[in-house]
Amino acid sequence: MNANRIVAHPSGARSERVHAAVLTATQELLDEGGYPAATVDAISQRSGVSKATIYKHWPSRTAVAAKAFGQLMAGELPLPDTGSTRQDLIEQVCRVSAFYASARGNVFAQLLAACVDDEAGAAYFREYFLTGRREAITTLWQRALGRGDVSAALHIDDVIDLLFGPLIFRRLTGHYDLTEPHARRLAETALDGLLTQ
Amino acid sequence: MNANRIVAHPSGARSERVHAAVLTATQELLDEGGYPAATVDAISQRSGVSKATIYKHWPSRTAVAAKAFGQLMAGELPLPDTGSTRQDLIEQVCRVSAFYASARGNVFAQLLAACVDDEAGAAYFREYFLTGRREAITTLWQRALGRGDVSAALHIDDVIDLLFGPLIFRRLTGHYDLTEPHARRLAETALDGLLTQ
Amino acid sequence: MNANRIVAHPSGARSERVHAAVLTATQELLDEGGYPAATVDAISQRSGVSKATIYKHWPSRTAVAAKAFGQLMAGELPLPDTGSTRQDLIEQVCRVSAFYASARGNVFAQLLAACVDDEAGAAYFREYFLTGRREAITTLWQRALGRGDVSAALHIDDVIDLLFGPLIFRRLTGHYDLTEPHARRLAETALDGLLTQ
Amino acid sequence: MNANRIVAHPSGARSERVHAAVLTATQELLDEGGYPAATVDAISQRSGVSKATIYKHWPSRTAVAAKAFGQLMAGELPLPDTGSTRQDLIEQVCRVSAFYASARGNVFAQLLAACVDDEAGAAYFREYFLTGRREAITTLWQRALGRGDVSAALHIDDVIDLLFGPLIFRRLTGHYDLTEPHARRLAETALDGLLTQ
DNA sequence: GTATAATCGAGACGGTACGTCAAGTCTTATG
DNA sequence: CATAAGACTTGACGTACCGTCTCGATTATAC
Repeated sequence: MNANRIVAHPSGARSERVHAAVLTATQELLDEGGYPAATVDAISQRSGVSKATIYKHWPSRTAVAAKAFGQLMAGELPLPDTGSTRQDLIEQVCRVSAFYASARGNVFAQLLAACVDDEAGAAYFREYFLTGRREAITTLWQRALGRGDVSAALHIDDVIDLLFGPLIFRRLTGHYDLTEPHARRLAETALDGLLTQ
Repeated sequence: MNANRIVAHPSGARSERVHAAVLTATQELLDEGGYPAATVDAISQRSGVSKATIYKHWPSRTAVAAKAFGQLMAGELPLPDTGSTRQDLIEQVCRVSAFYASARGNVFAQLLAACVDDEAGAAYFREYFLTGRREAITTLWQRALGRGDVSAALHIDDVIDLLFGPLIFRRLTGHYDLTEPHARRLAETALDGLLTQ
Repeated sequence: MNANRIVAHPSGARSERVHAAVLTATQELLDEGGYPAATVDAISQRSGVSKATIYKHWPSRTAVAAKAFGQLMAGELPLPDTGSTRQDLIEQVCRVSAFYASARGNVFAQLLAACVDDEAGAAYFREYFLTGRREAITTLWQRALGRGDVSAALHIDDVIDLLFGPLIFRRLTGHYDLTEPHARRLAETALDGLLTQ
Repeated sequence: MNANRIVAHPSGARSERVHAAVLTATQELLDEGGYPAATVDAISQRSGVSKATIYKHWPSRTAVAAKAFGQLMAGELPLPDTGSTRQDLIEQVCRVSAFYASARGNVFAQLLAACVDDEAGAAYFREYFLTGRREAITTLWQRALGRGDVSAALHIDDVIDLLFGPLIFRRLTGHYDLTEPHARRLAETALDGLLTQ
């Protein structure tokens, strides 16, 4: 989604070297000191790529960080497959909760925050991180649909946001701990609904 | 919640004048240009209160803005009372969704973002805005409990986060529009649960 | 000189306690951290005398520090009396040079600097420190006159400034070390004159 | 002297524009309102050079002002050349005395004061102003040596400090007026020596 | 003894400048 | 022509200290 908003950038062999160097450097910085450490100067210095070049490839610092973070997280958070839709979903909520509570979860929150006033960066974040996560859950959901565990009338966007939106809310406001029992109970409540049937 | 974390501030008549002037100025700036416009220098200039004094009363710019915003929003978003728990909750989700889509909703998002790297500010945000919102929903929920519409086994924190967390998620990532039909459908999904009974 | 420029201050027993407390505190602070440490806030806190009261007794921070310093130095730098005018003067120049090179000499320089933009403070500095020093040298000079070692045609102000002005110059600009041999040679040159007779 | 203590600054065409603009603006401000008027913000605004850039080129406000002042004074205070060593020296002392009594002499005093707590600035002041003055006098002295008017045994540093240190002392403490007759008498006293031969 | 005026402690406050930081743009020279 | 190097502008940050101010408490002295 919104891939078209992402700026075209120079192509060719040199570009690829530049891309790789910048992203690697950014990933290291994000892991070492979070988003605040990944200043454009620091990225430039560590990667050996000049600031001007960085800004030729990405529209903003946030965009660089978002892409680097997306790459960093690719492959992390694999989907559970217990055979039970209920268990799979609960397990995934717990995993994501644990992720938000981790150091990288903190970077995630910082990135989300940075995107609030940087729509270009936000597009990168969606493109290189969020979309991937949503697709993973969609896969899981389709499995559930195949089994008839869930209603085809539900919208996947609602499902995803109901399951994971609360965790993000908690991560950002800090009003509730991101512990496993809390995550589990939350998932169960989401699955069962709030109203007495 | 966390009220004790918030630093005591000087009291007395002079302090109250300072407080009022700063908060009013901040509210105006937030309404005019959002959080980015509410710089400490701008607040100082408009309120006639010196920067140093502002920093004596609040730990950070975010804290000032959080309190000003909380005051600004007090009384807004009144609770619906249709007689039906289901309708009340759906209606409230729609109202909050509309709020997030508004200019002040944007300020809310900016504030949330600013709190990510400012724990002191976050404490203010919880104290002067978030807690109030949660209490309002709690009231609504207690009414539902009285009617037997909902199970006493549910935790109010889960309820609140399930209903409103998704909206915040959508506001922050921009992956889904905050329109009334979307909000309504989301609320209904939350109320009914994700799994086929 | 210029004593008349010095502001009148409250009198009585309470005032004396205030005076003593402030000056003692200031002296301690000057000795501990030099003029920069003797901020009015620090003096107020250590002395237990409120800032407003301090400003009722002295026109400026510099004035307080100047008087405190003068008191601190009273009795220091006693006059030599070797029986030889030449030796006495040389010795005194050496002593003053050593003083300028010391920690308190540094405070002296800071005070001199502070007086540049504070005429009220400068008046105090003259009154409570400089005048005393000049009078001491004058005494020495009168002894020399009595012995016929020096010409009555010379002006004591010229004598004093010729002997000690160069040291201050060196202290302030740092272009020449304030060591004993340098001081001695300087004094000898001053005594003998620059031109071949 | 001490040139090596002064930080290297960026070079190239852009740097030179920056240097020139900053120094010119500072000179104007010094002439208009003395050292207190030459705040870094004011220099930045008038020169069109940003504060950050100024701090990349100079270690402190004092350093900027010192260099600007040195440039401002270059060429001022030309050496007298009457043919008589005695007259030349007396004349020069009178000129310097008049300078100290002037508006720019006041700036000189302020600069000297500012250097007391800013060694980096002091290095600039020596480098760009004081050294030049000393060299001028040295030239005059060498002429005198060539004529045999003065003893080769004297040290030029002593000579300079004896002649001009007293003036600075008087300028700073204000205990004696910087008038022409006073300056003349002082110079004569220095030339002839304090002791009866 | 008490009234009343001078004096004081406490510390909030406005003001001014400081020196720092990082984002993003621009220039120059190199390969 | 894409890059490296890094100078540069911009705008805000949080801090420091001055000297003034307000208020209520504490004296000292006059009655």
